[in-house]
Amino acid sequence: MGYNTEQKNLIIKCFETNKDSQLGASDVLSFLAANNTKVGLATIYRNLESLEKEGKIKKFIDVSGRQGIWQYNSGHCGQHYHLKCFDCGKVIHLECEIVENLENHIGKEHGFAIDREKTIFYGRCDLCASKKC
Amino acid sequence: MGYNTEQKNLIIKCFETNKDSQLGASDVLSFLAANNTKVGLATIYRNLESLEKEGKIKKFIDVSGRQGIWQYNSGHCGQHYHLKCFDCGKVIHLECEIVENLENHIGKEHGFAIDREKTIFYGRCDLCASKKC
DNA sequence: GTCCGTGCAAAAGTTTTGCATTTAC
DNA sequence: GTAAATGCAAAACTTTTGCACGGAC
Repeated sequence: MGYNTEQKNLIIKCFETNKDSQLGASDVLSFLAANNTKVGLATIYRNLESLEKEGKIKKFIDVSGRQGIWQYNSGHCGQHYHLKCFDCGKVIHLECEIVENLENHIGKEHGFAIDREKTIFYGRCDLCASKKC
Repeated sequence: MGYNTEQKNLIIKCFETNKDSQLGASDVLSFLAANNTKVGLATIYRNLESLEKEGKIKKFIDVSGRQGIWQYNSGHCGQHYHLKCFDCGKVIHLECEIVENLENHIGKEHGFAIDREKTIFYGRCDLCASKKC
């Protein structure tokens, strides 16, 4: 588990405070700066990696493909899917039995085992959709 | 649609010849080099962008999250989902009515409009799953 | 005191941009 | 002839790495 350093704790707190957001390394830096603290970017990346290994946070693939994003792992997020809104960035946790059917069907009929952890549904939430019109 | 340049045609041909592969910009460069042709990387990126807008190719996100990859668009890909295998990189085109149910349900019950074009299911195909065990 | 973690700067890799030149029409 | 596309080099961005220093235990 490694040492218990101040920097590591600051980064963990950052994710705990933003449980519903997906943060890139630079987002963590900004959050820390807003709280008048600073951790080097290299250290942030090194901690993101070890926190992911410890299971405290989870890495996603951002739609832009240009940066990694991580999110606090509430422990049951492996059991459902995430819906991410293009416009506001909000992440909806989809806890619904319909996904079981989907996975079973795709597993049996299409020969593919979906990884819930890594799959994100992209789209637009009702709130943002109504704003647009 | 822009001008009809030799460079653009070379790039299109590259994707037509590799219909089932996902190519990064540097892969395109290599392919062209193997055919004794050369197009500048900047031009490749500019063409990838315009070809994507024209709908000739489709952009994916590499599993590593570190580079963009594009694939020849067979023309109906906007209508279904893509399942991408972590191990071999293969993309399965999911043409199945189950997705209609899924979208309707998530739209009505969870207030979220999924964008099929941008959503990729990550996981493992049966072939790779069997290799692992 | 010994390791591990950190910070800084440099490097690496992908993608974008500025600008002069060439090409398509 | 005009507007757009290209090539090159430089810049931008994210992420990784090397190395000396400082902190955890």
